[in-house]
Amino acid sequence: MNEPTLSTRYDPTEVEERWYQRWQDAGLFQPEHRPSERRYCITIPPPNVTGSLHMGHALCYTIQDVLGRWKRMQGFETLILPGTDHAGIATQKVVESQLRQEGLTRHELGREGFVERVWKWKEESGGMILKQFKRLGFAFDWSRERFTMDPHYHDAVLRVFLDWYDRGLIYRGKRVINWDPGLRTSVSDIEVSDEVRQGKLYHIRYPFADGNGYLVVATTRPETMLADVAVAVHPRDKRYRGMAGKRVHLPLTGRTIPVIEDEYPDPEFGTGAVKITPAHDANDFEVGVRMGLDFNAPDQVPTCIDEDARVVAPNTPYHGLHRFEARKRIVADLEAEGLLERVEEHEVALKIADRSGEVIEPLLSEQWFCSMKPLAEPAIQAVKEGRIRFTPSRYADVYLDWMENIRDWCLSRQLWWGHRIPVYYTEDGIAIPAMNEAEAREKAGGADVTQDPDVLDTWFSSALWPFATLGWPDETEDLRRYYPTDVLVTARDIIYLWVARMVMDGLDQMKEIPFRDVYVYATVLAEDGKRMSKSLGTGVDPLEYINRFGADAMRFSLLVQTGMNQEIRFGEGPIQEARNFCNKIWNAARFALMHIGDKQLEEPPRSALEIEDRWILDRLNETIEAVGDALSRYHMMDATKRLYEFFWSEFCDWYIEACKRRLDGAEGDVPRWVLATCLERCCRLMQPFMPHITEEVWHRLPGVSQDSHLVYADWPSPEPAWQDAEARETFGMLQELVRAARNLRQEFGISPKETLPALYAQGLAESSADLVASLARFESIEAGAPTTPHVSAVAVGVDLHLPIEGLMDVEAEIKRLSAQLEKRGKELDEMMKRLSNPMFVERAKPEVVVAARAAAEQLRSEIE
RNA sequence: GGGCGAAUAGCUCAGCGGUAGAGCGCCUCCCUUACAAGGAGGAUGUCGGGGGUUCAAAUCCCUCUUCGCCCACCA
Repeated sequence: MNEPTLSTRYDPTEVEERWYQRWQDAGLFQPEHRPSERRYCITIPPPNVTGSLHMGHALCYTIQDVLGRWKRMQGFETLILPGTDHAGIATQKVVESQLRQEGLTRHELGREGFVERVWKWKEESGGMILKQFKRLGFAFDWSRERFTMDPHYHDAVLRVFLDWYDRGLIYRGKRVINWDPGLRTSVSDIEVSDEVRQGKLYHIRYPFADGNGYLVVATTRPETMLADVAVAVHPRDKRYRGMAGKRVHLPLTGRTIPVIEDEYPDPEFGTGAVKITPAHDANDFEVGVRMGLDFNAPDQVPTCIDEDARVVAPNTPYHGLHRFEARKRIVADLEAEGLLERVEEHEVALKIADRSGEVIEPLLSEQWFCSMKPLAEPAIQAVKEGRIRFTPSRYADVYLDWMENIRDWCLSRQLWWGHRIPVYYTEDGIAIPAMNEAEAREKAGGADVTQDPDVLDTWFSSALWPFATLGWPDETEDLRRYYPTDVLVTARDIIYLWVARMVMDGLDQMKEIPFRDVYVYATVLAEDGKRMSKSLGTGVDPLEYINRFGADAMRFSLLVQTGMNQEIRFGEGPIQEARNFCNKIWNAARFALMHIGDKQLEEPPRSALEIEDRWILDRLNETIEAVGDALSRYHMMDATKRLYEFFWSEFCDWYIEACKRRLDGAEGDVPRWVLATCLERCCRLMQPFMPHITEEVWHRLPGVSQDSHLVYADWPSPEPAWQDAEARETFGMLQELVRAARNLRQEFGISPKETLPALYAQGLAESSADLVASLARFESIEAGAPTTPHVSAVAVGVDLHLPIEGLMDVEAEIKRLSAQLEKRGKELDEMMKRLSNPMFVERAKPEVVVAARAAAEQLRSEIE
C-alpha cells in the first residue's frame, strides 16, 4: 500500500485555476485541435456587454459547456463560439450615468464624441462577464470571440436591412409607439411590461354642441383630452342610439368634435362612451385609421404631449407642464366648470418600460417598421415540420402562437449607440438606402446627404448571431463548416425577442434553419420562489459560491436541478451537497490510488471476477448508457443524479467496502483493476459536468500520459461483456442480507466497530459467506442455527441467527418480532387480496401476476 | 379573457399505470486503517380536494382550489 499523497480535503481553487490555464495554453477549445468530418457547433447567446454573471447565466452556459465537452469526447470537431451583445439601451445608460457623474451630458459631447466614449468604455470595462465565464471552466473558443458591433458584423446587419428595404419589408411610417420619456426612445411591444397600479377613473361631461345636455366619457388620462378628435360609442349600445353624427364641445379647448360609432368601445365598461385620441393611444390610433384621418395633418390628428412627457398646448395654462402636473390642473379646471361628473378609484393597467421603469407614453411618431408576416411564414413551417425541435416540446406552441399572431416590428430606436439606420436623406427629403455615406452621395448624384439619426433595435443585430459570427456575408470556411449550428440553449423570456427572430433571419438569409434544437432551461429563482434581482437584493452571486465551493460544485449543483422543469429554486443546500460530492470523489480517488499504485493492470479473465466485481461493472455499464441517454435528451438532472448515485451509493458504499477484504496480496490485482477501471471511466463520464476535479484525478491514474487531456479522451461506451443480470440479482440479495445483519446488530446495541465471532445463516450460498461476514463485521458465517440463545431475522429467504448470550432484552425482542410479523402479514394480505381477485389474474399482464405470486410466496416463507 | 406550468416525507424535488423514492433535515450508534464535507441503522406521507376510466391510478380523463409564469385587453 502506498502512503496517501493527496490531502484529505479537496481544494478546488488551485486545481481549477491550474487546469484552465493548461487547457487554454494547449489550445484545446479550438476546433482545429482535432479536426473531424463530424462537427458540432453552438454560438452561445451573447450576454450584454454591460452584464455581470448571475445564476441564470451560470446555468445557461454550463449546460452548453457540458454539451460541447460531451460532443468533443465523442469525436466531434466542436466549436463553442462566445461573444457579447452591444445592448444599445443598457450600454448607453451605463455611459450616460458615468457622464452625469462628471457633470456632462451626451449632448455636450456630441454624437461622435459620445459613441467614441462608449467604445472606450467597452474596451476598458465591457465584457467583464466573459472573464467571469472562465471561472466556471467553460471550454469556449476565445480566439473566435465576437461582438455584435464588430466591423464585419456591422456590415452584415446593414446588408440585411438593405435587403429587406429593397424587398419592401422595411418601411417608415407614423404609428403610436411605446415612448420611454426617461430614455427618450421608442421601445418595442415586447420590451414593455404591464403593471397594475391604483389610479383613478375620471368621468367627464362633454356638452352637446346643440346645447342639449351632455355625454359622459370615462378616462384615466384626462390630460390627453386636449388632443381628442371624437367620442366613440358602440353601434349596438342602446343608450347612444342616434347620437352618431352629433357634435360635442371638447371642454377646455373651444373645439367641437363628432360622436362616432365604432366596434371598439366596450358597452360594459365606464359609460360606454370613449374619447378618441389617435396620437396618444394605440387603440384610438386604430379608430382614427378607420375614421380615415390623415395622420400627417396636425389639424386632423392633434398631439398634446411631447417626447419629454410634457404637455404641448400653446395658449393654454397647461402648456409645458409635466403630464402628471397637467392632469391635476385639468381635473381641477373641469371641476370648476362643473364638467367633472365623478372620480372613481380604479386599478389602472400601466405600461412600464422594462429597461428604465418609466411609465410608457404612447406617442404618434415616425418610425421604421418591419413587416413580419412574410418572414414568419417559413419560420412557422420549420417548427411545424419538425426541422427545429423544442425541448421541452411545449415551448413549440408558445413560439407558434406568437408567430402566427405576429405584428410588425418597430425597428428604430432614438439612441446613439448601435447600428445606425443605413438610410440617407437629400435636402429634399428623398430617402437613399446605402451601405455608407459615400455610396449614398454617389446615388444622390453627388448631393449632400444626411444619415437617419436613429439606430436599430439591438435584437435586429442579435438575430443574425448564428451566421454573422461565422463570417457571413462572406462565404467563409467557418460558415461552411458550422452552419447550421446544433442547438440553442436559452431562457424562456427571450423566445420571442431572440429565438423567433434568429429562425426568421436564418431561413431568410441563409435559406436554412439556424439550429436544429432549442433547449429552454429553467428560470433560476431565489430560495423563496421570487425572482432573483439585484435591485431587490434577492440575487446571489455565482462568483461568491465559486470562491467558497469551487466551480465544479457550482456547475453540478445547477445541473442536478435542471430537468424539464420551468423553474429552479436555488438555495445553498444543493451546492454544499455538490461540494461534498467533489470531496467524496477526491477521497475515493485517494483510496483507490493508494492501492492501485503506479502499475497499469491488465483486465483479468472473467472467471477471476468475484460477485462484487461483476456487479459494479454491470452498474458502470448501465450508468454509461443512462448518462448518454440523458444528455441526448438535454436532461441534465437525470445525467447528474445517475452519476451521483453510481459513484457514491454503488461504487463507494458497496464496491469499495466489499473489495477491501481482497486488496492485500497478489489476488488483489483483480479488485485493483476494477477500482482503476471504475475510477477511470467515472473521470471520463463526469468530465463534461465537473471538468477540473476529473482532470486532476485522471492524471494521477497509472498509464495516463502527462501531455494528454481528459478533455479529448474518448467518451466511454458500455462493454457488452460486463452486462450481467445474474450478478445484479445475486448482489442485490446479498445487500439485503447485509442490511438485515447490520440491523440485527444495531437493534441489540452491538457496537459497529466490534467484530463478532459468528453469524449463523441458513440458506446462504457458501461462496457469499466471506463477503457478508466482512460487510456486516463478523469473523465468519456458519451454516445452520446456533444452540446458544440468539435473535433471528429473515431476509430474501435466508434465516439469520445472531448469538447474543446474556445481552438479550426479551421484551424488546418480542416487541420487535411481533411488529415485523404484523408488517409482513399486512403486506401478504394485500398481495393475497390482489391475487384472489379473478379479474386481476385474468386481465393483468402475465409477468405482473407471476411477480405478485413470487412476492407472496416470499412473504409467506418469511412469516413462518 | 386565452394559454402554460406547479401542488408527493419537515424542506427542495424525482417518479407519470403495477406493493410510495432521493438529497437535506430529524432520531440512534460509530473518529471501523479514503472521506465526520464521513459510515451504519431508523422514523416520517388520506401523492392539493372531488368525481370518473381501469383488474389496478401519485401516474390517464373531467372538475374544483391554491400558487407561479406567458399572451391579449383594460377608455
